[in-house]
Amino acid sequence: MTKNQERSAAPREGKGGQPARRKDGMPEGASARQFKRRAEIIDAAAQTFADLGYNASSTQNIAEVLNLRQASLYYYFSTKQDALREVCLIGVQGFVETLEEICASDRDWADKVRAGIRHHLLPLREKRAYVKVFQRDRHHVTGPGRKQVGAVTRHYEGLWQKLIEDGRINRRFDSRLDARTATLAILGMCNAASAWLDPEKPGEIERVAEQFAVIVLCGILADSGPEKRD
Amino acid sequence: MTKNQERSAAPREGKGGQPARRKDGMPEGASARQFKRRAEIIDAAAQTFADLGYNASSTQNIAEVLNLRQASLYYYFSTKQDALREVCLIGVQGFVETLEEICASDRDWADKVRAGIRHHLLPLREKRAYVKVFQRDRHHVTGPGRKQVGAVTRHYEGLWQKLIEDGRINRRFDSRLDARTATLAILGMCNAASAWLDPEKPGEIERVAEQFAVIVLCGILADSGPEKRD
DNA sequence: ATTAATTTCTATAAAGCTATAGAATTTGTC
DNA sequence: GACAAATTCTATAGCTTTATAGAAATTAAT
Repeated sequence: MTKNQERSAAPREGKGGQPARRKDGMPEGASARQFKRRAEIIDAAAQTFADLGYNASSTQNIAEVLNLRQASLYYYFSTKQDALREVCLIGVQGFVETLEEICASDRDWADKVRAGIRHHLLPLREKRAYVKVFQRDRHHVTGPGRKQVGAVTRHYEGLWQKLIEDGRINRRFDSRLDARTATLAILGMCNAASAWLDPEKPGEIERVAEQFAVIVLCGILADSGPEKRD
Repeated sequence: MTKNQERSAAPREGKGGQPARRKDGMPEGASARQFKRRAEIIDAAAQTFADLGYNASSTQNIAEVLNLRQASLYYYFSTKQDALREVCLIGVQGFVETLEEICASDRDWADKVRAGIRHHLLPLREKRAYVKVFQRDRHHVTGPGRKQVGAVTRHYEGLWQKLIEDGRINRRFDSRLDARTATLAILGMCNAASAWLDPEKPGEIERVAEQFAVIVLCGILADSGPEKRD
């Protein structure tokens, strides 16, 4: 059923070289070619995790995407868990830095929020699978990576919360707001988009970002003065 | 490590009765006791799925919650998949009906949205695990249940979308809004709450619902006339 | 072309998981 | 307390999955 699964199963004649196991995160001297191939492997993992979810993805599934044998994957990562960790870290990469820059800029608070939303969605264009996996499956990261992922997440949420809180203190945002709740509201809204937004569709990300910004900043109510009422 | 895992492992003397397999959804004559016990089993499944995720949950995990042997679960459901389907269906139960009533009422559109948000969060109080599993793991339902779950979901989203769209057409909601996008924004925001909201904390659900309503209806901006600007 | 390094393959161990079969035990009823 | 029904248990088949070992094939460099 799957395409190129035809490979000669019989042993062939030939010479062998020395195995040269390396594993792990491709330490020091990795050629550009190695590096690129590894990226392809991780990309397939991200794709598979994004489609099926981490726990429903088998290493077999990943291998099929690459037209590789399941065991061959272990030349590039040492455990499936490691692949998840790496996918997740790529998934968050840049979020913190970008939001920090936005917060540090001299824009108005409303503009910061608008930019924050925009830049939360923009990465979907280049690395949707990674972002999706981070957002949905990061809780399945175990071991040392867990703390790392958790720390980044908390830092990012903290930046948002400070942004909202500062805006509120400076009377630019509604005084009724609880900064943490508002933060989680905004992030919940934005994160959900990775599940339904089509990043291929031109202009779609920008459109959705703008819609979100309108809702978050102004709400859905028409700014009706004392006008029509039926 | 786990508590009562001590049970005599040696065969004991005694008489046997006839086995009376039944499986499936407890068809016709199920006593109140049967019914209640089955609810406990499904509840443990919901709890486990909610904590670990469907695919990371083994039937062993579920059994441990109940202090039961893994195989004994199959007296109550015939496959793990069936358990998921049931948990999900309980998880959505009531959502459609409640929102339909709200939409049919003669409230103002803003009030309908406010009530919609409130009643989206309220079920977390009584069946958080079920709701959480529905929201996060419904995509893992396969077989006949898949269509069922999908249909309910689409119906619910459709109701929201119609609510927003009608409000917009009647100039009560912002004319810039795309109803579908706004719907997914609101639902994304509300659904995320099942991951962090603590339903035990008294008043918390109501508080969060109100915060969400403020954001969705009015936005986070203070309704600043031409006031202070630093 | 030979040689060394890299990459992929085959084969398989070890573990975990779902689901079934049938025995044993418990519960409810008269 | 004897009988029948309901519930749980033990044991295990059968399958899937992760991960390892070492052979084979491919690629790169001289």
